[in-house]
Amino acid sequence: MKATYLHHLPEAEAGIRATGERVTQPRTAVLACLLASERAASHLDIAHTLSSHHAVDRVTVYRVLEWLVNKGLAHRIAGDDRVWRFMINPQHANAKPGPPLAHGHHAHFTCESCGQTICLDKVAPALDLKLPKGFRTSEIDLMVRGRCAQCA
Amino acid sequence: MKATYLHHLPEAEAGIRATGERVTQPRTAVLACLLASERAASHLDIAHTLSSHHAVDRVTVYRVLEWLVNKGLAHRIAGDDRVWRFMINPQHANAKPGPPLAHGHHAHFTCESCGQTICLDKVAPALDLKLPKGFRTSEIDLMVRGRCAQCA
DNA sequence: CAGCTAATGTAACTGAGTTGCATAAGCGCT
DNA sequence: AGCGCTTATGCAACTCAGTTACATTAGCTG
Repeated sequence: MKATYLHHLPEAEAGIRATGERVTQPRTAVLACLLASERAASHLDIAHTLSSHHAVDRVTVYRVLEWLVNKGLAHRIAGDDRVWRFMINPQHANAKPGPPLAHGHHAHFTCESCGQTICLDKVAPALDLKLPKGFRTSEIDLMVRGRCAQCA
Repeated sequence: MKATYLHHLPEAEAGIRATGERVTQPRTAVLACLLASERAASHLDIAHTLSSHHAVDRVTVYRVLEWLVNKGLAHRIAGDDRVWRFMINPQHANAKPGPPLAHGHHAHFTCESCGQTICLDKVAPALDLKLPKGFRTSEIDLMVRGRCAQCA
């Protein structure tokens, strides 16, 4: 989450441009920020990271994040502290156009000690869900709580 | 969520008494409310349900809910709307003393249309999680989003 | 570079959940 | 039953993430 997000500005700009919508400073900066982050970043994390190099209003950060989620460039995760955290969607990194989230299968890990949240893309859980009659699934979120390597 | 929670007052009282802590009106009423509810209930749902028969302060409802979670009588679920929802733990219904949540495996379903959240206890997902080295799991939450029978 | 549209900045607001403190209710003991 | 200690409750004021309204500014198109 250091200022290394600056390196990702060109990639971020390309990502925004690919949506066909306006390429603005805040959008580029926020997306670069997400690209630079290994872990799920809260609004505050992002606002703080940006503060040194980009003067972006907090409301704009909220709006940009929502926009990124709507465009399928990022997704958000509900934390235990009632704070949204955000991550880039992997397909964006590869710059593949494909459908944003055809059949969402997120898996995340949150450390109960330090609070960091990471993505577990590898997991393809073989779920045999038995929903009540008439219920239909559109998305599955898996949240694993525990302790990360540093905090173990 | 109607006033039928009154029928569960005796059972609720027994449940509270079993903890060895003080049996109070608010605790009994809130627990009865959870016992009566098929689906996950928010603080607001509970406060509203109680309002007709018990004058319980909203702060007390918050505190009682937290207390019930700590005592292992209930658990809480993070919704997409930043609101906590609560459900009785099944082992309480059976009045078995056993460990509150030895190895938590919650599975919930939320309807994207009407917002109701229910429990999917039946699901025993065969997960082969591959966490990064040194990471340890303590609890797994599965959240399924989709449409319920009424909203399908 | 002119003009339209959409995004940004600012400030004020919402609503869930929390905290501090005085009062009231449980419970054990006699 | 009633006394007294402990703990929970009620109340008011607060915090903090996220939202809304509206005036201003910046992207894009021609």
